Amino acid sequence: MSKEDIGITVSKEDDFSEWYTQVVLKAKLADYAPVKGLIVLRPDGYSIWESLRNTFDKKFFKNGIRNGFLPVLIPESLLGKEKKHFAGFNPEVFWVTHSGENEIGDRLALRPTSETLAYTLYSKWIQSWRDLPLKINFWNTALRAEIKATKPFLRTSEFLWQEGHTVHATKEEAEEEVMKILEIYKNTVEDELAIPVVIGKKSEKEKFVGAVYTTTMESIMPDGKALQMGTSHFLGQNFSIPFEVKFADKDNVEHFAWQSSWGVSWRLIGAMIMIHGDNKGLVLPPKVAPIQVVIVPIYNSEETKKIVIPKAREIQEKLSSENIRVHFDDRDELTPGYKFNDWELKGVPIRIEIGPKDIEKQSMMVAKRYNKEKTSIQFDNIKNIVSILDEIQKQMLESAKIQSEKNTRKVDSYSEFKSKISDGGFFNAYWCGNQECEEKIKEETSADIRVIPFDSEDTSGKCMYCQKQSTCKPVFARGY
RNA sequence: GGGAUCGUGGUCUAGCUUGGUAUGAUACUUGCCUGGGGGGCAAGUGGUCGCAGGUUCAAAUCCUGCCGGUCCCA
Repeated sequence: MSKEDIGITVSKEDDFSEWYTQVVLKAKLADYAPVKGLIVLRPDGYSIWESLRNTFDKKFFKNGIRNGFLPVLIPESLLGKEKKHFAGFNPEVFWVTHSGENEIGDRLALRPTSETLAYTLYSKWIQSWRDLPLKINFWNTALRAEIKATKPFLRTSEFLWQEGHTVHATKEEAEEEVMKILEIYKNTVEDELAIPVVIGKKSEKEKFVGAVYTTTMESIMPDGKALQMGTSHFLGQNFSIPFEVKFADKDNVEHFAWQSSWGVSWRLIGAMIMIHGDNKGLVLPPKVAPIQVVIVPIYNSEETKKIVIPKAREIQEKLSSENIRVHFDDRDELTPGYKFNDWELKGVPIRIEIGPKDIEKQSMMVAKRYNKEKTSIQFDNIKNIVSILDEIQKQMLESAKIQSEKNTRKVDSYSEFKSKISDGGFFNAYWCGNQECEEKIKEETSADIRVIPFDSEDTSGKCMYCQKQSTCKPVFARGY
């Protein structure tokens, strides 16, 4: 193996797909499981998920949401209670048909999503207006048999996610919840993962099967394809009626409740890899990085080693006391050069080099992963590392925003759209609101309506497909 | 759903056409030298050739089925 064959061997620009897979595997985030479409998370990958989970949990809790646990098996009779919902999920359900040697009469689904199971329970738990609102979130996995080619984090037959299920006395309150959650999703993804998103509604065609409407956040990836980053659904009474989730109101009249459900998955990790990674490998935003700062000591003799190591340990202690997640790479058998490349592949936001030359000057070299800048910082100014990490986090979001804007275009005519769609990107274009046009566009260009941004109701234009008066201006794109 | 392609020590790979004890690099272990961008020398460990059948005196190699990966098209 030559030097060029170590690390990532293709460039992000030339072969995006291969680049992505290599980053996932070589940065040791995940590996393939022995079953088609399933992956295994390794600690560096799982840490990112844990970090996101902690952030979401804090925000959910503030919003009065608590966590629960649901089992993975759902009887077919339950899953089929809401007909559209069932029809939508049925093609990709894994079925458990046997327990040991015995065939199971009412076969069991490995949950593709838990609405039906949760609401069966909810109907038992809710009787009075005093029981509302009921807001529970579940951290678990969902299983959907993928026919399409799978890709770690982006499309797998089992994925980690959270699914929240809330029940409210009024329509207004449920809709408010849908929006609150979408807001939490948006600010978490932007603040933690440094990924800009566009929020809005899904079209009727693209909404969650069984929902009244679906709100979504969408991002554009560097290869020009759109990725759905999370959805928050207003379920209305579509589930509360078949599942009899009802309550006696203050006037002692029984009402069906109003519901919301919402989820984000480890897809967010995939998006983070694609958006920020480069030809050296992963680039982690500081807030979710399992290791934020790595210290690489440099020495060329036993004597210098004796000076360098204690100083490096001291720096480690100081950073640690500033609540920075710091790692001291004391592997003696590897050269500094090897370590630099290794930590760059893993995406650690800041690398500190400390060697004899630095100690003479009472300083250390600080290298930023995301822009490869190297600066010397005095030992006395070590607390600056905290603000440098903040700075990196902000700048990563800024540059992601610039990328995203570059990938967003306005088009006036369908011919213009057709000629540009293969370049990828988000396209803002007028639409009449008619599903036929939406389907034709999908058929002819394989692009669909990713999101209809809020406040994009717009009757000032003409549908790019049929030329009738527009109702809104959605974002069209080819998606993952 | 349709098509193409791949699977050989941890990783990458030669060998396969024309069947005969599996090649090289890297990684790993030990020792010495090294050390500011993927170090050097020496010795050593490590392989059910994806799985299961079949053909054959003999299969990594030929045949069939399955499993898994990747890409393209719908």
